[in-house]
Amino acid sequence: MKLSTRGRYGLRAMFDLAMNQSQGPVPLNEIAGRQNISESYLEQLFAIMRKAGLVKSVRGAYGGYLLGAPSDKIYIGQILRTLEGNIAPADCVSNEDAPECLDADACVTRMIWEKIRDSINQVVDSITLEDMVRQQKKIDHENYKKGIENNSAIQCNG
Amino acid sequence: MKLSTRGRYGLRAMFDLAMNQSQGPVPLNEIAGRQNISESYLEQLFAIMRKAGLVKSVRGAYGGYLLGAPSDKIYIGQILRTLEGNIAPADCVSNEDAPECLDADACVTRMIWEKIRDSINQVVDSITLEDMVRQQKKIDHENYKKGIENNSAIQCNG
DNA sequence: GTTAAAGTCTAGTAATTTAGTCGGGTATTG
DNA sequence: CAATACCCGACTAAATTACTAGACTTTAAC
Repeated sequence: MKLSTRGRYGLRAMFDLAMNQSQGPVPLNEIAGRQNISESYLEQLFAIMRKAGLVKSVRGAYGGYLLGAPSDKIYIGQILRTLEGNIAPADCVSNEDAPECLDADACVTRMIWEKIRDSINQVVDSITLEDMVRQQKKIDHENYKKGIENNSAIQCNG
Repeated sequence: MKLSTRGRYGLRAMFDLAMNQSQGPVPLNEIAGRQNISESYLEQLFAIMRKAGLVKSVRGAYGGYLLGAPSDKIYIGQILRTLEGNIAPADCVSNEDAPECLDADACVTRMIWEKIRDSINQVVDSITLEDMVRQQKKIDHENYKKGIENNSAIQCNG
C-alpha cells in the first residue's frame, strides 16, 4: 500500500519547483541535487508531467522547467494520479483497466475499497502546491524566530 | 498504491468466514472454493492471522477455522495491517522500519503522507466484519424482494 | 558558427517484490 | 488407521520498479 518512487519523487520535485521557480525556469539538475534524486530518472517523470500539462519546459541554455499553472491551481492529486495512475487500493475500483466484477453492486468487499479510495482522493484533491509552499514558509519563519537554522532544503527520503 | 493480494484475499476470506462460521469450523478448501483463491496460498495467510489471534484453528477431521473474536470486535484495519504491515503511503510515516527523516518536523511532504495515512486508517478502523455481514444481508434481502437471485457467493476479484 | 547548457526520446537492465507452488510434516476424529 | 485438515519452510516464475545509457535537439552567449 505504498506509493512508488514515481509519485513520491514527483511530488517532492513539484514542491521544489514551486518553491524555486520565481527566478525563472529551474533546470532538472538543480532539483535532482536538492532532492537527491537521479537526474535521468527525474527526466522521465517530468516528461510524463509535461505531457499532462503539469509543467512547461524551456529548452536550450538557461532553460528548465516551470509549473504549468499557478501553484494554487495544482492539486497534489493531479500529480500523483499522473505519475501513479488512479489511486485505488484494488483494481476493481480504479476505473482504469477496470475488470468489472461479476456482481459489483452486491460486493461488500468492493464497497470497502471504494471507501478507502474516496477518502484518499478527498485528501489529495484538497491540497495544492501553494498550500505546501505556505506551510513550508510558516515553518521556516517559526524556526527563524526560534533561532533554528533553516533546513528546508532537507527533504524526507519519503 | 494498491493493496497486495495478501490484504485483499485476506479480507475476502475473513468476510467469508464471518458469513459461514455459524455451523462450526470452516475448512479452508471451502473458503478457497467460494472465493476462488488457491488453498495453499490461503494457508499462509491464515497462519499469519492465527498468530495474530484473528482466527482460531480446529485441527483434525471436521476441523477448520473460526474467527478469533466476535465479528463486531474485528476491524478490517487489524486484518489489513496483519497481512500487509502498517498501511502508509511512504516508509517515513509507517512506524515500522521507519528510517527517520533528517528533519521530519519541517518536512511538508511528510505531512502530506501523514494525512493520507490517517485518512485510510480512519476508514479501516471504523468498519468491522459484522458491519460487512450486515451490509451483505441487507443487499441479499433487497434483492430477494426484487426477485433477483442471490449472488452473494460471487465476490469481486478485488 | 561554435560551444556548452539544457531538454527529449528510446532502450535496456538489475534488483526487488509478489504471488504463488511444492513437498513434506503433525494433529484429530470417525 | 485412514481420512481430513492444519502446519511449516523452501523454492520459483512473473511482474514491477527504479533506475542507467546514450544519442539527439534546441537555445543563449561568446
